[in-house]
Amino acid sequence: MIDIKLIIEKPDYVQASLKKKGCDVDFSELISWDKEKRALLQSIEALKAERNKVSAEIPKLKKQGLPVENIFAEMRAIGDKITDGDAKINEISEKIFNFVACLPNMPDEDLVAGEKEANEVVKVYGKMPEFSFPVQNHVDLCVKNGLIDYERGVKLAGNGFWAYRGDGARLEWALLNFFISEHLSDGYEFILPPHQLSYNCGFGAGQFPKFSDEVYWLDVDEDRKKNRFMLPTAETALVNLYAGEIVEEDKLPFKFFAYTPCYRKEAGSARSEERGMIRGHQFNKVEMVQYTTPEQSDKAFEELVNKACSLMDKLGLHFRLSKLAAGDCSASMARTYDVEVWIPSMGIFKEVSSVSNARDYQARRNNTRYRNKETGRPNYLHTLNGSGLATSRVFPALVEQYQNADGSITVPEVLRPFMGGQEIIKL
RNA sequence: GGAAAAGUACCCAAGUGGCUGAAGGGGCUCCCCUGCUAAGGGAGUAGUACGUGAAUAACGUAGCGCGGGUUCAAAUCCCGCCUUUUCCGCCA
Repeated sequence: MIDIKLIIEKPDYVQASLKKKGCDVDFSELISWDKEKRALLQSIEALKAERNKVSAEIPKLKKQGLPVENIFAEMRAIGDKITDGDAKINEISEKIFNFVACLPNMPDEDLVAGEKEANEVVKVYGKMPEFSFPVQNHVDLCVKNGLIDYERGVKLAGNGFWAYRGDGARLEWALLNFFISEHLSDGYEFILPPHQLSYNCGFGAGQFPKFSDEVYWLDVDEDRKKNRFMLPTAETALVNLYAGEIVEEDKLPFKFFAYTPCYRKEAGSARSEERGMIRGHQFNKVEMVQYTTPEQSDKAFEELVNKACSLMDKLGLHFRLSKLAAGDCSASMARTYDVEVWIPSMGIFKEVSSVSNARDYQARRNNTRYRNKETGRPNYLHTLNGSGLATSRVFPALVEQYQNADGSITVPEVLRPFMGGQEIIKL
């Protein structure tokens, strides 16, 4: 949520900033609502003060045996005005809230405007793998080696689902274990959150109300606020852990990571991408989240980016780091760097990790604050998140980049301890 | 899923219509006394949000789980919801 005060004070500045994200807004209506609300608030609060004052007098007058009936009539009139005024204020407040709640976060100053094509490759890691034999794609490799059962996955749950089997399940689990062990040794706290979340979490993370059609809803109440949904990423859970609380500044930064499957509808995604594991309705991900003071947040962002890259590096994969243009960052985020892995069969880089700084956008939405040591007052903290990592893209990239001429797959060294020392996958 | 009870400040807890923004404890902070490992006395101790404002001054408003309602006036009465506890049911 953008600070409404900032919008009122510098509407042109906010407007220009959001425009970089491709979001055209006109604040003139919002500003007039706000003006109207303030004026109403002042007059109604004055009436309430009046009522409070008179109400305190009534018992005294009664004790003295003085008549109070005429005062009652007067107060009833004031009471009616207050009721009307409060109703009007609530109505305007709701309009203002709904308007502001739908605004995306403002991108950082240094981001360029534009969409995907304006993204900037920051660094390329590793060497592009070269093969002296015809490259097989990961679907064929996985099927031939019995790693993934696509057909039976679809039989169980429909298109967009698959089942890991045998060495495939082991490899998937090894990846997750590798990520987990790395985060543990970096001092991050391991969280296993609920996979079903209530509406507020989606709102706090910034996914609702705009993107509430992209998740799976569980209950059937027509009011979504009463229903739960399957989390589309652990970020949605982690970022709401301290909603409504005020934490001590000394305790920050919080460093968390979680493993959860991620459930997404992925409606309208490109057909070609649905082949294999590039885009499914359920995939495994280890997610990192930090809570920081505003001062710590840039350093934390760098740390998360480095961690994501380091995982990829240790796996020995060819990948690159991209700084996203404003329009390619998701709604809640002020800045995002993507880690993208090379998929030989597709000849392109695909996202395996998205590291983002939400600044105080999410904290404002879910009211997460820290007590500023200097001023003693609560301030909104910053939330950052990054995949560390999503296996659904790493797995196919790994299988393709580590394939051998005979169709077998070499297990990257760092994963071997998590696979009982196994060095190669073949039938 | 069904039934009952409860939700008051950092914690415990009193409070069924009006000097109660909230008694009394505990804890914590400060001061005093006592000379010894502990006790006594006194004072202080809602945070927060919003509005006016240069202000982290002052004033006002809201705030006793949340949201409504009744009333001149609600922690207190009424309705709905949420959460917790206990009991029952179900069960990997």
